[in-house]
Amino acid sequence: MIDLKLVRDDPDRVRASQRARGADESLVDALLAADDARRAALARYEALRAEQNELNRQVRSVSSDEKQALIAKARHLADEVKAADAERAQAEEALREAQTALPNVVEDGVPAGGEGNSVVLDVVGTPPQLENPRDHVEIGAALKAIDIERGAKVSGARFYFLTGIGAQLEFALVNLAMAQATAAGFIPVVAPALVKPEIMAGTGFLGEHAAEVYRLADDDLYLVGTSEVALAGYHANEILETVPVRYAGFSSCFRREAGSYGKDTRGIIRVHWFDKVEMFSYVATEDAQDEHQRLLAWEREFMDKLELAYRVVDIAAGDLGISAARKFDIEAWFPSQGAYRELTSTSNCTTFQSRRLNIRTRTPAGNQPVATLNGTLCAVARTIACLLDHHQQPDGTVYVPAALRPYLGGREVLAPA
RNA sequence: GGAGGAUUCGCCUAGUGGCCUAGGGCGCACGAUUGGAAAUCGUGUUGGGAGAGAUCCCUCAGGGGUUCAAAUCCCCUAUCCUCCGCCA
Repeated sequence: MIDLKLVRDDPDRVRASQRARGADESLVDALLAADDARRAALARYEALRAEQNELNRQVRSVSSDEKQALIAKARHLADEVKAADAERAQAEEALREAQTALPNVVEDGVPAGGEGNSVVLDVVGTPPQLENPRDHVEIGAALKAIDIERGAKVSGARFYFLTGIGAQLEFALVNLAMAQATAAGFIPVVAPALVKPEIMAGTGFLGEHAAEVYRLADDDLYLVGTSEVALAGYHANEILETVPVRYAGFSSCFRREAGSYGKDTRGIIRVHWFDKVEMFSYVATEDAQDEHQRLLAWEREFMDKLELAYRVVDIAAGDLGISAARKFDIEAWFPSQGAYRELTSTSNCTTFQSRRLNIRTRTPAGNQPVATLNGTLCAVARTIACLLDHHQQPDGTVYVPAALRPYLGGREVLAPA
């Protein structure tokens, strides 16, 4: 939910943000009009209520003769109050709609425009030079690490089994990620993968991404696409005594991938289900941009541990989700594709989520909404795909990065049995 | 899934239609007392919104209803507890 005060104080900045996103500027004026209407309706209601409260106070203290006359008067006033209350409720609903129609205001410096306008901020490492590289599907099959055929047999397209060294790789990556996060002060969390509608809506995933989300209609629950959802909901309706608070959440993630037909159909790069370790921070608003840089730094640290060549991308405004004010992706090199592909993503959602979820912290200026930020530490399936692809050797084995070895029984290479 | 019970301020609790503009205790904050502290005493202490301010409105799990008037009566929902059933 957008900061109403910001829209009132600086509507031009919000209009500029809408322009950068390629979104509708007139929504800003619609919101201002809705807010004016709400304020007027609220003032009318409050005045009538004050009058009614005063009248009822009199009824209490007056003798029975006068009482009947007062009650008759109060009865009339009660009808007016009821009507004013209905108008107020309607105006508030209209405001809420106008307010949720607007996406977050983008941060200064975000490239304007769509997907093609994103800016590469940094390129790290040297992509390995390989002749006729195999992709992770071939390598995974040879290592008996990824079983895509049986995944399809059991669950359908875009499902997989991790077996043998593949399953061990998952636990190794999760443990490495959790160890790094814990050392950095994150509280490790295992989070539920099913959440209530209001939590899903509060994190902004029921707007434009609604088609991406699995819903259990019988139980009115949603399967999360990221543990960001549960970690944001964790402190819903709470006042945090101290910030920053940082969580590293592990959960399964589920995505319908509607509208991605034909994209990454091969392998486990784009799947309906995967496990992920996600960083999530609650910070003071003035600290949000710094925290965003810290999250990015921790993501880079993890990439470095995996000894991957990657680049950092500043995502253009039109490609941001509605909750994000800014987003940085890390794309790692996939030799078989000859391309960088997204492995992690970190977003600064400022107070967009915390307003809807009612998460605040104490400040000298009173209780204020906190900023929330999230960042992928390790999306397991895609990371395994990248590791196999990136670290394949000409002899058919796969090199194990040094940082991962302690979690794989000291193994330095993965070789077919 | 079935049957009961519960939900009031950070915590514990009082409260069966108007004296609740929610009382008390604990905790917390500030002050007095003290050489300093404990103890004691006093004051303050749910949260949100509007306003320069005095104030005003909303808030007794959430939503709806009855009434001139609801923490209190009625309906629905959520959560927790106990028992039964099922179960890793």
